[in-house]
Amino acid sequence: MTTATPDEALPRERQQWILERLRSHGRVVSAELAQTFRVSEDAVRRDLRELAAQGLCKRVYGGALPLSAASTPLKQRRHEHAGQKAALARKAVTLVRQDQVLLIDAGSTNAAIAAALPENFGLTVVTNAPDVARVLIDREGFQIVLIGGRIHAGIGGAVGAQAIKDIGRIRADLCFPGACAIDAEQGLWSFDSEEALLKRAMIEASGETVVVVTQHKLGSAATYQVADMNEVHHLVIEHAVGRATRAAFTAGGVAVQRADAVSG
Amino acid sequence: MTTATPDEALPRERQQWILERLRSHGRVVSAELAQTFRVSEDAVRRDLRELAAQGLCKRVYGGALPLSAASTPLKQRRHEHAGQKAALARKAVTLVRQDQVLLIDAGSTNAAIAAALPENFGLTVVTNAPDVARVLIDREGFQIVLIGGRIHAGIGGAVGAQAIKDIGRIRADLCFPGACAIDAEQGLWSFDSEEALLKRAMIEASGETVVVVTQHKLGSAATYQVADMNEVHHLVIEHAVGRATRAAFTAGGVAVQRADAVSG
DNA sequence: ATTTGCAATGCACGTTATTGCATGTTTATA
DNA sequence: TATAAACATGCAATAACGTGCATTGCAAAT
Repeated sequence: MTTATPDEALPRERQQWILERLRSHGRVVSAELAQTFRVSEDAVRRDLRELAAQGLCKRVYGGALPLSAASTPLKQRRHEHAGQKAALARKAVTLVRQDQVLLIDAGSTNAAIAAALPENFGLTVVTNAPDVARVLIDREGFQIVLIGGRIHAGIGGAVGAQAIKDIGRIRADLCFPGACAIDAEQGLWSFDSEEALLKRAMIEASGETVVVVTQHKLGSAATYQVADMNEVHHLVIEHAVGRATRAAFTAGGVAVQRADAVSG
Repeated sequence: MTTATPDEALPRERQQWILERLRSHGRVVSAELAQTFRVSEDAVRRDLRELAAQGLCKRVYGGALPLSAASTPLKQRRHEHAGQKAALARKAVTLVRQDQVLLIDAGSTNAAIAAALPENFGLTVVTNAPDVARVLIDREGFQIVLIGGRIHAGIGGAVGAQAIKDIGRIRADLCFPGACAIDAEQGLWSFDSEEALLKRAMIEASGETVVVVTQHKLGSAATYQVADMNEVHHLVIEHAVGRATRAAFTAGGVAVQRADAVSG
C-alpha cells in the first residue's frame, strides 16, 4: 500500500507514485498504470520515458523495472570510473617501498590499489576487505593478513570492535584508508560512524597515511570525522584537479601526487 | 528466496529473474522456466539466447549455466566442476535451517554453497575465506563475520593461531569444513597442517558437521588428519557415487545425501 | 477580456517487439 | 544406431511502442 487510490493525479504525482511502486513491487506495467490513473497508456509511457531519461528506472517492453544497480549499490560502484581509479592506483603504489607492511581499507579504489601493487616486493598487506584479499590471493608474492570482525555489506569489509582490536595488534608502514570525503581544512570524513572508527584505528596503527580519492570526493565533508589533515601525509588525486585545490592541501603540509591523465 | 512467484512477468523481467536464479542456483532448465513464467519454451529459449549473446550465461542442452570469467589457475579450478558443485551446493543447503549460525571454510565448493544459501533466512555466516565473504556481500539478508589471520594463498583463506583463536570465540550450529580427502574408516584429511588445525577448530566450534565433496576426494587420505568420521554428521556427495561407497559411510553412522544428477 | 504560450493529453498511423506454432535439424542417451 | 527431447528457423497474429497532430485547460502577458 504505497498510497491509497491515485485515480486522479497530476503528472508529477503519477511519476512519484510510479517510483514508489517500483521500489515496493519491483516493476510496473503500463496497462495497469493507465487503468490506475485513468489515463491513456500514451500518457503513462510518457511518464516512464521521462523517468528513464532521469535515470530513475529502466523502460522495458510492457512497462518499467527499477534500475538493477539500485539493489546492489556496492557492486555498481565497483566498476565505476575504472579508468580513473586504475590511474590513481598506479600513482599511489609509487609511494610503496620494498618489504613494507601496508594497511588497506575496503573500497573499490583500494581494490584497484591492491591490483596495482608490485609482486614479489616483500610486501605484507593487512586488510579488512574480502575484496582486497581476493585480489591479492589471485596474485603472487604477498603476505596477506585478514582483519576479522562483523562485515558491513554496504562498506564491503569488517568493522566493529573485533576489527579494531585486530588492527591494534598491528604496526604498519603505510595506510590506505578509503575516504568518503576530504577537505583541506576539515580533514577526512566518513558516512558511517563504525567505518570512521575503523579508519581512525588504521591511521593510528600506521607510520604514514596515504589518501587516494577521485575528484568528486574533494572539498566536501560527511557526517563523521576520521582524521585531521595533519595526520594525512600523502594525497593522490586525479590529473584534472585544479591548481587552487592542490595548493590548499600543499599549504597544509600534505604531499600531493597527481595521477597521469586518462583518456576515457 | 530470490523473488516470490513471477507467474506473470515482463519479458525483460524474466531475463533478470533468470540471471538471479543462475547466480543463486547455478543453473536453469528451460522446461522449468517455461512452467514458472507460463510461457512456451520457445520464449524461454529466446531469452536464454539473448542473455548468452550478451555474454551473461552459457547455453547448454536443456537450459543454461552461469558464465563467470575464469582465467587464472585458481579461478579455473573454481569453476572447473561448476555444474557438479552447484548441484552439491543445492543439496547441501537443504540441511540449513532458519536463523542458524554457519561456519564456512575456504574452497571452491564452499563458495558454491554460499552462493546457494537462501537469502533473508536469518542466517549468520562465519568464514575465514574472502571468497565466501564476497559472495555473501553481493547478496542480501546475511549476517557475515570474518575470521582474521594470516592468509594462505594456496588455501584461499585465513589460517594460523589468530584464526583459530577467533573461531574459539564462536559457537555455530552447522560447520562446512572443506575436505581434501575423506574415507569411511580413516576420516577427514587435509594436505596442510595449518589447514588441518583450522578445520579441526571449526568442527569443535560447531554443533553439527557437514562434509561436501566431489567424487575424486572419496576413499582417499592425505597427510594430516582433521577428524574421525564419527565427528562428521552429514556427507553430501555426487549423484554418481556407487552404492557400496555410500553404504560404507552410512554404516559408520553418517547421514549421506546424494546431489541430483547433472547433465553437464 | 483577449491573446499567447505551454504543458498535457488522446488519437491515428506506421513501426517494432514478442509470442506460439509448425517446420526441419541437431543433440543426448539408451 | 535408434529415438525422443531439445533446438533453430520462418511465419503470422498480437500487443506494445514512437511520432506527429489536434485538442484541451490553464496561466501569464497583452
